[in-house]
Amino acid sequence: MFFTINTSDSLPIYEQLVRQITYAIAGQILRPGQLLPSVRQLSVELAINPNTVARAYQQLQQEDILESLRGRGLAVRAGATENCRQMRRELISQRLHTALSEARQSGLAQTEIKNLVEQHLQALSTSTPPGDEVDRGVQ
Amino acid sequence: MFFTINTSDSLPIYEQLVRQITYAIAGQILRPGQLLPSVRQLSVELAINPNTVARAYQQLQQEDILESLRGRGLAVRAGATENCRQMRRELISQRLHTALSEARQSGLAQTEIKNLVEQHLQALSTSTPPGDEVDRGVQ
Amino acid sequence: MFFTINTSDSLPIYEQLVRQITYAIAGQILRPGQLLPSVRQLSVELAINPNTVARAYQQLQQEDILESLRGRGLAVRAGATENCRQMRRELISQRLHTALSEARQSGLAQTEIKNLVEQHLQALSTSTPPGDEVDRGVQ
Amino acid sequence: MFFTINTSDSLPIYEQLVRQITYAIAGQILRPGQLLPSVRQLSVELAINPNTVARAYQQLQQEDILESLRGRGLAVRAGATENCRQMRRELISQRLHTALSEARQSGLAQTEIKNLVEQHLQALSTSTPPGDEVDRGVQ
DNA sequence: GTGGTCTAGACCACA
DNA sequence: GTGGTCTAGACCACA
Repeated sequence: MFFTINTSDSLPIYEQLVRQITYAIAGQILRPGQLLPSVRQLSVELAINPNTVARAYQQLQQEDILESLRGRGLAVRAGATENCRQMRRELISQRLHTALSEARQSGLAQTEIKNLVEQHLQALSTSTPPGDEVDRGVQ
Repeated sequence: MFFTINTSDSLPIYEQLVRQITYAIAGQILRPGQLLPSVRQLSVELAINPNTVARAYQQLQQEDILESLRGRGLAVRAGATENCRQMRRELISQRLHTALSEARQSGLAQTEIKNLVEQHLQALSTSTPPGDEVDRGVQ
Repeated sequence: MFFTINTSDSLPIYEQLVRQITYAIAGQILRPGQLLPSVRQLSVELAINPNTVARAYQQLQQEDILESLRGRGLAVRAGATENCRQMRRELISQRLHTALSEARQSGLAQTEIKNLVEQHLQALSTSTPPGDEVDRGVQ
Repeated sequence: MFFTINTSDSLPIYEQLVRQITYAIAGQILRPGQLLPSVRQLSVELAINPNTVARAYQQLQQEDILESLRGRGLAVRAGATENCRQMRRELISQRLHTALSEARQSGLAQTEIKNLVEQHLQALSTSTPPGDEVDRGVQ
């Protein structure tokens, strides 16, 4: 599958997985009804412990994103696409808010902040295509 | 003092302190030579563990931002202002990078991202003045 | 046949089948000597795995409810009706005990518990006729 | 503390803990602001693995019942009492619904059902006081 | 001291 | 084959 784990990210592995799956559903790379890779399979692929995958899957179940088909595996739930889109929007928005608020609170000049944003947006639209690995660390 | 701790922020408290002190020096609210409040005093003021304050101070010493004046306490070092400005720029830039990269990697449409940024920048320039409490959580 | 499987019920599917067959025999909807649908047929009808049907049948054989008629299939045993009535009484009783015990143990006021019971008994006697789908989940 | 684990219960241990803590908060045996026993301590007391306790605590955090006080432990959240009361009512109600629905669906005569309920309610009000161990098994 | 994450591995129920 | 639970134990950040 198309997930990438970044061990040096401060986000726990299971959280990284949760997010990436959420984004995949939001972007209809994973669609309702579709089965996810099995816990064992994905753990081998990503070279992480099965429990860690299971924890991510478990959290997505609690959020009504995935449902368990007994004996068969875990599937994307019916209403999940819209759910995930909303979650995606919130997660992104929250991060932006955090970053921009701190920028402001730091006393950095407005023009400086705008420059930085422009600069990063530039880099964004020209450089790596979506899906490529990026540094998502927060520390 | 003028620091505000947000316990529900996912950033560790000592890290919040480190940042706020850095920003205060960058913004010349704290100037070279100026003494910081004692560990004890600040811990009481902020209602946090003295160890936590000590840890923040320690880190700032290691970064050559603060220096120990024997028997008198900790003071802002001579060259600190410029140092802190640079650190501030880097910290802010890093957060923006993180937020914008994840936005892109999530598959959210470019226009959507720009809208969100505009929206938050708007809110920034019109609303609360710097120094007010803001949500700085990353999780 | 007249069995209904609820995939989102926490009771295993084979157990749902065992119960429903037991109840059907207790209620003389299935009578001694009568043949049950073949594993294959029932699994198709209910859209479940043949192994699951087989497991239910197997359990009922072990409990002397069903017997194998060589080459013809599985039939309700001679004394089964009475057996099933007793099992039914026990199963129901056990559930009630579980539910009421937990209600008590939870610290919910006795009056509250009685109210809830009355409420549900009310709904029972006025609403849907037996055999309609109901939520039988325990979790 | 006052929690009891029943290993032969079909409910997973961590779920038993979640429920008992919920009930304790609903009954104001645990009050907002109060610290829970530490993961390690409770795991020793109940002779279960720390991870199992942690899992229960974690779930209660996700449900906004508990909050983490960094470095100090987990405390009952402000609004938790009302939350837990509602959850308690729902859990109990759901079980009763399940039990009574199945009773009806089984074809058992209404009078029989009422007798059973009366019988169990009797036993309830005369026998063990609340808090005593009871069999909560569902299988 | 506190909780949080992760690994390794066993065992079980279910289909 | 599938996921779910539990144990044992290591390691880390935080206060």
